[in-house]
Amino acid sequence: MEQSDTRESLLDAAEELFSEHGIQASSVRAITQHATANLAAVNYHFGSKDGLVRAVFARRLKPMSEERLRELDGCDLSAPDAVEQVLVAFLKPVLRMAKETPEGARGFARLMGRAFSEPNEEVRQAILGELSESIHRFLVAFSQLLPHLPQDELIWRFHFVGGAMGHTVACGHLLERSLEGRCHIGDTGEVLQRMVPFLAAGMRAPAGTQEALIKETT
Amino acid sequence: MEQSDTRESLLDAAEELFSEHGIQASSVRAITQHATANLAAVNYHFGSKDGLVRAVFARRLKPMSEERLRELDGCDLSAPDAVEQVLVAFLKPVLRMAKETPEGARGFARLMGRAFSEPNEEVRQAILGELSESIHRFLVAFSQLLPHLPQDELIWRFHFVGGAMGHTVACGHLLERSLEGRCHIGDTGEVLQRMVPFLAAGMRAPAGTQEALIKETT
DNA sequence: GTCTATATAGCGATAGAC
DNA sequence: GTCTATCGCTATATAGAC
Repeated sequence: MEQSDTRESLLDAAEELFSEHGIQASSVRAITQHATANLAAVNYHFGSKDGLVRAVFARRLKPMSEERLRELDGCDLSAPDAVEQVLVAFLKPVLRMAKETPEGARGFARLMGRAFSEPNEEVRQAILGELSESIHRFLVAFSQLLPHLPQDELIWRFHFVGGAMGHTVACGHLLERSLEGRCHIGDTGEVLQRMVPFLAAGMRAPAGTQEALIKETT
Repeated sequence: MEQSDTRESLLDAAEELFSEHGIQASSVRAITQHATANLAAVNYHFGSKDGLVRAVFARRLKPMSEERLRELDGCDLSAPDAVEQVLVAFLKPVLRMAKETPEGARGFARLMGRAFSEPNEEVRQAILGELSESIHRFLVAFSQLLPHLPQDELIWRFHFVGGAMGHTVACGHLLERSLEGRCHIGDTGEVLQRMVPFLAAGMRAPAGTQEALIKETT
């Protein structure tokens, strides 16, 4: 029933090289070589390098979104720590992926953190399309938990959550350097322990109007 | 006293193309053409494409760090809103740059947001070196304001601040799309109004140990 | 489905005239 | 300091044998 061993090897090799050197910098030659496949295999299986890029993202994004929604369905939205629960539901699947992907924390998740800005427009749209449903579901959940917040404020805040998450997962090496090894980005529990209290407090903060502080913006 | 008009044109053109298409994807040919300079000019003025890349970052990073430290020195660390003040000192110079850079919010600041992961190791080190002093000064300020937080917790939180900032500045287009135009990433005051209450609440949050919530991490 | 060989194009960098 | 011309290399993609 297996379609092709080579196909999966190519996806694995591409994922690893993309996450390490970026998409542009990873040549089809390097990918096929790393997968011990023939140079022509990429074009045979994916049509083009762009097709391979799309396939690399598609393979991981759908299961990740499904896991997120499953976690979200398991949250008790009436609990006092519902905000924390929903944050964990959003973060855990990404952090788990950062751990499990072939080369660990520097794998697919790290690639994801960059994906919104790096690749070409076409690929970016494919990624956003795959994510939009689960993002919407989480926004609905947060708006139930924080009904006093205007919808726009909620969108900003969820955007900050995504930024902190993406940066952590994409630039964990910065953190490991700053902490001189006293952290492990692959340790889902530890990362959640750090992120969730910070982000939950941010989500719960009263919407701000400190005109005095910010008035001078020139 | 001006050294070379071409030199500045090349920096401007490179900055714009790098931020729009990425460093790797911007060829020396495209850069010189966009600057209406000769193909050989990059090698003459900067030695190599890598030299140009370093020069693009160096030109903006030093003034930005200096402005940050100036703003920090202007903060009243004994005020009740000292955390907010320090956050503004950290964020405002970047947001201002996002506004002023040639092509607006999609300019140098957007490039910065990606710079920690995208380019080659050498360039990354140059950027970090330019930033490390001001980062350290801000960590010291925060540790004075939040003496109850362990140093490691502080580093994690400051990392989240950087992530939210980088994502906002690098992926503002996501936000503008989500908000259907009801925001302007170039409006420093508006962005600070959204970011500072969220991040200040996160910085002030008690360090978390919700073992119950996060225990299951497989 | 996998291979070799190659077409076609673009790249960074440099030599040398002006 | 700016130009043209070009070297040497690598890229993606494909044609056609097996």
